[in-house]
Amino acid sequence: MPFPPVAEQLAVIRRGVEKIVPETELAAKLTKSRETNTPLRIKYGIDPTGIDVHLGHTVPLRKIRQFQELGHQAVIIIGNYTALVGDPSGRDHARSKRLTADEVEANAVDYLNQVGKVIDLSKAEVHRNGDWFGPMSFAEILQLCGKVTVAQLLTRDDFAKRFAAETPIFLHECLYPVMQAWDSVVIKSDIELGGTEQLYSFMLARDLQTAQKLSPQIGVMSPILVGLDGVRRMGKSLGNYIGISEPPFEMMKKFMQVPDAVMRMYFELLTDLPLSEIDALLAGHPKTAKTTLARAVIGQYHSAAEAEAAATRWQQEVGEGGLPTDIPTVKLSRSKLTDGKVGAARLLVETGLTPSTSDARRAIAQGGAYFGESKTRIETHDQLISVEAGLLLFVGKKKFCRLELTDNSQ
RNA sequence: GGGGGAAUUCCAGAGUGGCCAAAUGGGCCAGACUGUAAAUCUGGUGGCUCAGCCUUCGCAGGUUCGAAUCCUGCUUCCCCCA
Repeated sequence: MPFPPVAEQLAVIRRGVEKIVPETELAAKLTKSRETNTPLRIKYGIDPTGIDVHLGHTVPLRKIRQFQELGHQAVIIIGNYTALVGDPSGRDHARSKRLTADEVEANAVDYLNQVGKVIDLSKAEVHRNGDWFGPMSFAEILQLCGKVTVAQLLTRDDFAKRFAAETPIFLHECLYPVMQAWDSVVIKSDIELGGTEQLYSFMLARDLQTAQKLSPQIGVMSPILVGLDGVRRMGKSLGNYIGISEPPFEMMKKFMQVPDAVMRMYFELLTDLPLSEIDALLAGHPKTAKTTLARAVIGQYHSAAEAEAAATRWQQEVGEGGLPTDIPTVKLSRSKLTDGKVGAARLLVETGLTPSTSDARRAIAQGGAYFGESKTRIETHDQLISVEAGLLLFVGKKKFCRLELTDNSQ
């Protein structure tokens, strides 16, 4: 199985990558791999802490797939033991609940299911780092700890910051980067993928590998994908993500909300469109570029036809202000009506479109509530609405429902 | 072990006896404008039978005509010294 020329491989690898350290060694590794016809071992590790895989996660995953397509060996590490520590890099430091072994395993399976949409799992090695950390004796752990100094640990950015800020750093947290680095030794990685925040661990892995007389790995670091707000990293807790398991239309709506400024990043990191084509798109009307982006990405997780349908539907329902196609039905008892009518504010509450009467009044007062096929604006909170089966109600742009009348008194 | 500080409405953060449903900023919601992008402008952001009323300022009591504000106890968090 011949590998593509090194220059060609480098072009693929470099796309959308923020940093390669050390950059100079990469070509050498690729050359040697090609000469000896040996695939490089591409490591990627994750903690199975219950992940809804979103586009942010797909950035390094897509890079793995690219390596796979170049003929290299993907090695996925499920950090079932590192998960016991919890990533010290901050975001999740308050994670209080300890996952049980069963939960971790269930998460791992679920996770693999999801990443299978991006990488070719049939050609990837999957390891759990508990396989080698579990059987370690305390003596062996001490030996491992003897390879890293505290000063070394303190060069890690988040430890340094926490130390300076005098916030607690627990001893077991110090082991996190050490464990991650040791994974690289065990699986003999040539390249490790991850975000830029992984720099420290990647470098530590190089030290440990060198100490074990192994060829040190190269870190290929992706930039952090920003979320829908265009500022903060894409993440579940921030609610600014697009999940890869979401239905096409949901993804479409989210894509169209993305600020223009992040389109280039999304194109580069999330699609395979040639850079020249991306430039051309971005030079044109932003809306065209955005729909193209959305279709390209959605098509990776759903069929091209579904992506196309989602785009068309978006244009009709949102772009042109048409009626939504899937309007949820809400049951309303006739007993709530008087002479077939009911006050507007009451109606909005009964249908669950607004959580409280006060909220309903606000929505109406601000002109954000409408009813009927033609979206007639509701003028006052005590306006009586004639209710018939199938009546449409809207609050703002995102909340709407169709009424169904029932006879029971509930 | 000793000492000190803090807990306010989604978040941050004002407020130290009545003018407080509680400043300001962020977020979010609605409207205008648009490409449902950004920017901008306007209004809103506890509940209700809504020009009024009711329930909120860690928890439980107390003082007072009146408490987010004062007192007592409790809980939680943080810091400093050792």
